[in-house]
Amino acid sequence: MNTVASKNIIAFPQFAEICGAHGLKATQQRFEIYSELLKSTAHPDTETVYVEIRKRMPSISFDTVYRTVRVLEEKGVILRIDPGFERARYDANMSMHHHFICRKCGMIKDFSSEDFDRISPPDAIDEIGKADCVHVEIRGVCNKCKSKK
Amino acid sequence: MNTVASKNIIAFPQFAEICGAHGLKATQQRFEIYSELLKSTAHPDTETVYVEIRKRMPSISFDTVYRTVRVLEEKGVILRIDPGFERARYDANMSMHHHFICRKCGMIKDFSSEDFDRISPPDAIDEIGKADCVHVEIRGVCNKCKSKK
DNA sequence: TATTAAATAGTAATAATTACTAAATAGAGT
DNA sequence: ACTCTATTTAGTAATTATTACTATTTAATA
Repeated sequence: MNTVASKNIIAFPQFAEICGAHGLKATQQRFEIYSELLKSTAHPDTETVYVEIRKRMPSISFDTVYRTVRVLEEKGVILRIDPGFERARYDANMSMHHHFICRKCGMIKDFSSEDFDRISPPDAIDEIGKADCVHVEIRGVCNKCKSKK
Repeated sequence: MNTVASKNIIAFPQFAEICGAHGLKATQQRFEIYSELLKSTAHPDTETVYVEIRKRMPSISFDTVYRTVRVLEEKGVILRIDPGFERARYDANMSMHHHFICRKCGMIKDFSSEDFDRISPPDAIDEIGKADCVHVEIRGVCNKCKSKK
């Protein structure tokens, strides 16, 4: 067993719980990927996560990053956001919040809205399926792109 | 000038207006793609649109379908939806509505909610950018997938 | 009707994502 | 702590979605 690995994972015990709850093994790679997403507010894509983790864990593979974000997204542990072009982006902040997405540069910015949060899905949803994440997307052009034009 | 083409486009005069308003030429191909999206409630992907249009317009190319949905999305004429796997899906129904997206099969189903519609974006959005589309996504598992399990 | 910039068909190329396989390892059970 | 075994990983290879390119066509003007 890798001592450093254990130490890191122990440093964030919730991670083992999250994995256990979904029948996943709490590997060091998954921990690195998850915490990389947690600590960023920029909603990084797979490449950014990969490059960042390589600095401290040079052996990590691109495949692992892709596999991991896919499985975490399927389990509802992280959220996948599609900027509409280029790579998908991921967000591990699962507390109630929403996203502004710039249709020019792909920038994704969190915002919160008590008004949105207060609303629960309409009853008609039950006829479609079981909802587990309500998320408001506002598409538009960010101020930076607007001033460039 | 192609008579059949003109007849079809004339049959749906709003289309020429929409194109004109965005500096786009009102081509028959664009018309076919746009009306294919309009008449479907299944939020088809590019391949579905391509296959369907080929039946009546065998010369249409895949490239044209992709180019067209991209430009229409950029102009805000249609909405791109990312089911989280496989191809992106498109929706030409721009009246206020929202989407339930099944994380197992990718099914996208419209729903409406007066509660959601009533809310306007928080003022803080102005510091981020200019909003032009507010859209609620509910992710979950559809009843069909749930009963399979 | 002639002109011209924009759009299209038919690929080719690229980029994002997924699949494969041998080796490694987390977690369960001695 | 030590085995065992099903998962997971690294390191590619392969696939799939999407975009780019070029010669030709066409819509929208004058």
